Amino acid sequence: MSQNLAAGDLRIRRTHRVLRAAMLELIVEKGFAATSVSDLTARAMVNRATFYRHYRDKDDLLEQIIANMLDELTRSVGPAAPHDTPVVPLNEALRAMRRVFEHVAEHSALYRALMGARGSRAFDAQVRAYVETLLRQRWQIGRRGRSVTGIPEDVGIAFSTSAFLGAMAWWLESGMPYPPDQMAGWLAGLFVLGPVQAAGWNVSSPAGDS
Amino acid sequence: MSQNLAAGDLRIRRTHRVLRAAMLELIVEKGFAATSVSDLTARAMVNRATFYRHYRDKDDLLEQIIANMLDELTRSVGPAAPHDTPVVPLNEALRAMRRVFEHVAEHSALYRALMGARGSRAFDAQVRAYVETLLRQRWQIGRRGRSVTGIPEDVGIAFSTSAFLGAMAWWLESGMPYPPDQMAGWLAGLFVLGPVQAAGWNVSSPAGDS
DNA sequence: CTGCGTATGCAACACTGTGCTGCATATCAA
DNA sequence: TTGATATGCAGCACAGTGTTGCATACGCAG
Repeated sequence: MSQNLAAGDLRIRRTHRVLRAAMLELIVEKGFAATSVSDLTARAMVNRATFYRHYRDKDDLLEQIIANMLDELTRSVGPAAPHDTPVVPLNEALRAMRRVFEHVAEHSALYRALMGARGSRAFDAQVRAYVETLLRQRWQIGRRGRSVTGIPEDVGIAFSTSAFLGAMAWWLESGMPYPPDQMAGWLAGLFVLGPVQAAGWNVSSPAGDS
Repeated sequence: MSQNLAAGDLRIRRTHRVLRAAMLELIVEKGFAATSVSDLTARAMVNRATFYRHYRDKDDLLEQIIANMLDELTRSVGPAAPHDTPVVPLNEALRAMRRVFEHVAEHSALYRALMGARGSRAFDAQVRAYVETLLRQRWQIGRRGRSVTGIPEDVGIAFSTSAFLGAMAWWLESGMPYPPDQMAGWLAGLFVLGPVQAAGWNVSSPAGDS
């Protein structure tokens, strides 16, 4: 309540700043689940009561951190297809993926900590919702009509969202062994050709016999 | 230690049974994170000290439940390609996917609770590792050589594993609106054709210009 | 620069949950 | 039936949570 009305107060901004920094540090060091409010306030050199005057609990704090992160990412990626010709939205999609990978690379320590085994489920949900939004926008643009195979859009979206995030999580946990451009290009190939063809399988019976 | 030597004791088996049942109930009711050891022992009508004589903590108990679940699933799916001809492993892969969906449908309440927002990260990791194993076996069988696009196998595996699990999670949280056969068939289509072609996109420039 | 408003620090409180313990008892297996 | 042992019970110290009242320091508008 009160912190919304006087959000410009230097003391409040300072408290927010040190608490967020402490959260990021501790997530990297010991994981989100193992981090307590006492840890946070000790690291931030802030009284524990002060924490509760600003956040409901540690999940609340993390939620706000993530929201800020995704706002920044949104500004970096930009709108879906501002002035691209509608016949080749794949180039724009490729560019958007590259932006995402570059953004993640800039905050790799945090993303690795939050997406790994010691991360947070709330983080997963928020990032997933964001990526799903990106995909859904481009899905609508690129379609030419009904799906040939009759696959519902929701299934394709869920499939693609998780596929993208899964590849990104692997990339992070593997120490980002390839540049963002290459990862984005590979993912574009996987999306267009499908993992089976992209990997060079022997596709003799396309399994459409059900 | 001791529970391994005398695992046939009726008292031990009973304790294990009621604690597992309590865990499943409470996960469905209030989620894994919100479930305490005290909740578990109260629901199971077992002394709290008894719990610690069998399990390190609640994660330990969940881990064993999941391991049993995946053992059952492994028996249901069977080996990768026992007597299938190597040119058409896609049929076997389709069958394996159908088996997985059927198994999940049988334990849908548990899987929904564990894969949803209130689930457990340890569960995710174990299931992911299992699905990754299934995929890797079939990956090696179906390949005819180097990937055409140069995509590393790990990227394709991470992509496909998450894609599969993401579609399955959507299916569960949507109340399983389609039968397992259909989901497996659609997923096969997404894997072979790729989500872009499967959804009926306008593929004029295949984004291979990077 | 001066006061007003308020964010913070401090100390304390009740509460929940965690691991662990020793001992008596009930139950199982031989 | 008898020995082995799993369980129940009561209790312990400890960590963390969420909240409160009061004094103080700080930021901001005038």
